[in-house]
Amino acid sequence: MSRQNRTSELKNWVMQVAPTTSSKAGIERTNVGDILKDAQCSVGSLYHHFGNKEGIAEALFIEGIRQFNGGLLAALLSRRTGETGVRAIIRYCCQWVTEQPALAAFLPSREIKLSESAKRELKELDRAFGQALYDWFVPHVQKGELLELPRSLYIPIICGPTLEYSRLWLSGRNRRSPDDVSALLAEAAWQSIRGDLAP
Amino acid sequence: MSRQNRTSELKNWVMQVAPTTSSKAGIERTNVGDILKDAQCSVGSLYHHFGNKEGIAEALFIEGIRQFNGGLLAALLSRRTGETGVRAIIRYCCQWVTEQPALAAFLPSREIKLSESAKRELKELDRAFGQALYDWFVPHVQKGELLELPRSLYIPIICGPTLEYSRLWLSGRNRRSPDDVSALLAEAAWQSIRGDLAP
DNA sequence: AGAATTACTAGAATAATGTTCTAATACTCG
DNA sequence: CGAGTATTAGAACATTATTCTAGTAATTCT
Repeated sequence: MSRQNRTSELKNWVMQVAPTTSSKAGIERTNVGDILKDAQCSVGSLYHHFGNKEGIAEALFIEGIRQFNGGLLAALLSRRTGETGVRAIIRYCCQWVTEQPALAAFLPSREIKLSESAKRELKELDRAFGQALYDWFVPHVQKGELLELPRSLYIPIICGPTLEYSRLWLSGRNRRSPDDVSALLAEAAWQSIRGDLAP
Repeated sequence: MSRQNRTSELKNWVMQVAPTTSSKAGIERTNVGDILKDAQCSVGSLYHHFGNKEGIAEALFIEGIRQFNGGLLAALLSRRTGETGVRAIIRYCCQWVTEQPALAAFLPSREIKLSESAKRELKELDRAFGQALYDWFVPHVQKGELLELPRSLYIPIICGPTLEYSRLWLSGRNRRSPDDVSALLAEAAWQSIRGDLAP
C-alpha cells in the first residue's frame, strides 16, 4: 500500500481487512502472511504498528467492544421507558450480531493475551459503559419499572440470552438467526428485569 | 510414559493434563512442546492419537461440553417443578464455572476448527441434550408453569445471563464470582421463563 | 508357539509461521 | 534545505507445528 502520512492509517486499514481475512477462522488461526497479503503491506510495517500478532487481535477486540458498546448506548439513550429501552437493547444485539458476524464471533474469545495497556483500556471502556448504562437505568429503577441489581449484572441479565443464542448460531449449532428470534428474546429479557411496578 | 495397552489411554491422560497446561492461556496459545513435556510422551504418540494440535483442542472442547451437559441434566432431572428445575440449572452452571474455570473458559471459544467427524459428534451431543431437556420441560410447559418456546431457546434464555456473567468474570472483568451472585441469577432466570400459571 | 499384522512410540528432519533486525525511504519541523 | 523522526521493506532468524522413517510392543492368525 502507499506510504501512510498519518500515524497508523495502516492500522485502520488492517482493522478493516483483518476481520474479513479471519472471518471464517478467527485471528488466532489466520497467519500473518495472509494479513500482509490482504493489507498489502510489509512485515516491518505490520510489526511497527501492532507489535505482534496478538496486537492485531487485541486491537480488533477492543475496537469490536467499542463499536458494540457505542451502538448499544446510542440505541438505548433515546428510549424513555424501561421496557422500550430493554427491547431496544435486544434488537440492537440481534442486529449487530447478524450484520457483523466476523466481529461478533470474535468478541467472546478468550484466546487473547491482553497487554497491560490494553487491559487498562478495556477496563476503562467497561467502566464508562457500565456507568452510562447505569445512569440510564437509575430513574427507571427508582420508578420501580426495573429491578434494582448490582451494576455488573444488568448487561448479563438483559443481553446474556441473546448473546448466548448468537454464539450458538455463529458456531452453526442452531438454524434461525438471532434476528429471527429477536421478539422472543426481547420478551424474555423484559420479563427477567421488569420491576414490580412496571406498567 | 509407559506403553499404553489400551487404545488411547494416552488420550485420557492428555485430556487430564492439557487443561492445566493451558489453563491460563487457552490451548491455542499453548505450544505442543509443553503438552509433550507435561504428558511425557513423544511427538509421534501425540500426533498418532490427535492428528494435530487442533485435534487436542477439539477433544477437550467436546469433552467439556459432554461434562457440562451431563452434569446439568443430572442436576435437572431429579427436580419436580419448573421453578426448582430452573434454579437447579443456574446453581449448577455457577458451580461448574467456578470449579472448572479452565474448561469453562475454553467452552465459548470459537477458535476451534472442528473436523467433520467432530462436528457430527457435537451436533449429536447437542441434539440429545436438547431432546433430554425438552422432555423434562414439556410437562411443566403443559401445566403452564413454564413458557412455551422453540427448543433451541431454553438453554440460552435460562443459562445465558449466567454464562455471560461467567465469561466476564473469567476474563477478569468483574469481581464477584458467579457463585456469589447465583441467587440473583437464579431469580432472573426464573422470571424470564416462568409461565402465566406458575404458582 | 511362532509368524504376520496391527497399534503404537520415538525423535530427527522438515515445513510452516512468527518475529527481529538493518537499511532504506518518506515525511516533519526548525 | 538539513537534521531528526516515523514508517516501510524484506531478508535473516527463531519458534513452533507436523511429517516421516524406523523401531518396539501388543494382537491375531494358523
